[in-house]
Amino acid sequence: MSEKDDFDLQLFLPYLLNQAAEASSLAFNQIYKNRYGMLRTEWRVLFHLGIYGTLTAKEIGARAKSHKTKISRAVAALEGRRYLKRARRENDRRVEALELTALGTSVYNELREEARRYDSALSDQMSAEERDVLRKLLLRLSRS
Amino acid sequence: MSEKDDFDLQLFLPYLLNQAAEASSLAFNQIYKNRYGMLRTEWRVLFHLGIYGTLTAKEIGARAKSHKTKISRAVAALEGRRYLKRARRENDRRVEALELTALGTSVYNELREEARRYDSALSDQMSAEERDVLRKLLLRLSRS
DNA sequence: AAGTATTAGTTGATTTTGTAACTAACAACC
DNA sequence: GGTTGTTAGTTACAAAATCAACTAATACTT
Repeated sequence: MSEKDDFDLQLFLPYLLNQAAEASSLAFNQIYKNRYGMLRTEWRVLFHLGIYGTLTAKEIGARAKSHKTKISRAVAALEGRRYLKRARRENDRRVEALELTALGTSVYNELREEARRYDSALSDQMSAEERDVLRKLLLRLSRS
Repeated sequence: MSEKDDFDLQLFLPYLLNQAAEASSLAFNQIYKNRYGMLRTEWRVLFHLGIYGTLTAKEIGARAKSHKTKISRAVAALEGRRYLKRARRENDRRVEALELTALGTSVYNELREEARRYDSALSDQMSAEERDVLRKLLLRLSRS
């Protein structure tokens, strides 16, 4: 590729991680977007509630490392679609406990199965040990 | 963390990759953003030109897997900052050859050193073998 | 108990991205 | 050689993300 400089952008971790992240989530994006009209933050909120049951907006934001305005708008969108319901905490009325409705739960269950299939397809591209190393390192990088 | 569901979002590759990509590029983003007022696509274009010398907008888009409108705007911004110059190809006047100016090159050189340091700091979090496995798998995922 | 500070969440303005329609230059076909 | 199709790049408009200012509720402080 006739480089005039020996820096290898393809191996620069922040760039490489972004490329891999984008490429490997493209097809999954299409599923929640085209099939359910959801945005990225919306499926993340849906998944957090599906997995953990009940959370506040703040807790979701902390876990997903997303800004509260993004969460707020995603929650409003999911509520509009009747995927979740809010309940003010009586002991602290600033806080609202978020929980999936039956409809939201069924959508979550469908998407979770898609996610499982999708993840398997990606994992099939590597050996079990490679997959473990990859996950371990990605977790480490996520925390740093 | 009292899950009511056994799906592990933290291990779902598209999510994990995104979290790792975001976390591990955060501090580098600050450098090109705060120090040079550049956007993500802008430093990518700068790096491509720094590494390969002369490219067209289309070639950069293909390499970086970015849409042509993003490239077009990044090129206009870099040109406005006098980091690059354009030259119409005489044999095909639709195409413009892009090349860094002396100023652009010096900014590239500085940022490349930052990138090297930054990448080393990230790589120091893992063994040499782990780093190689990580890069290999990320490259594989980028292409799929 | 009043005043100040903090916290959870929302809203509005600005910036950035994505999508689609466009211009200009070239290619191919009849 | 004129019509049709394609390609490189730009522009205009819509969707989304970011940032700052805001409301409402609670906590601290004196």
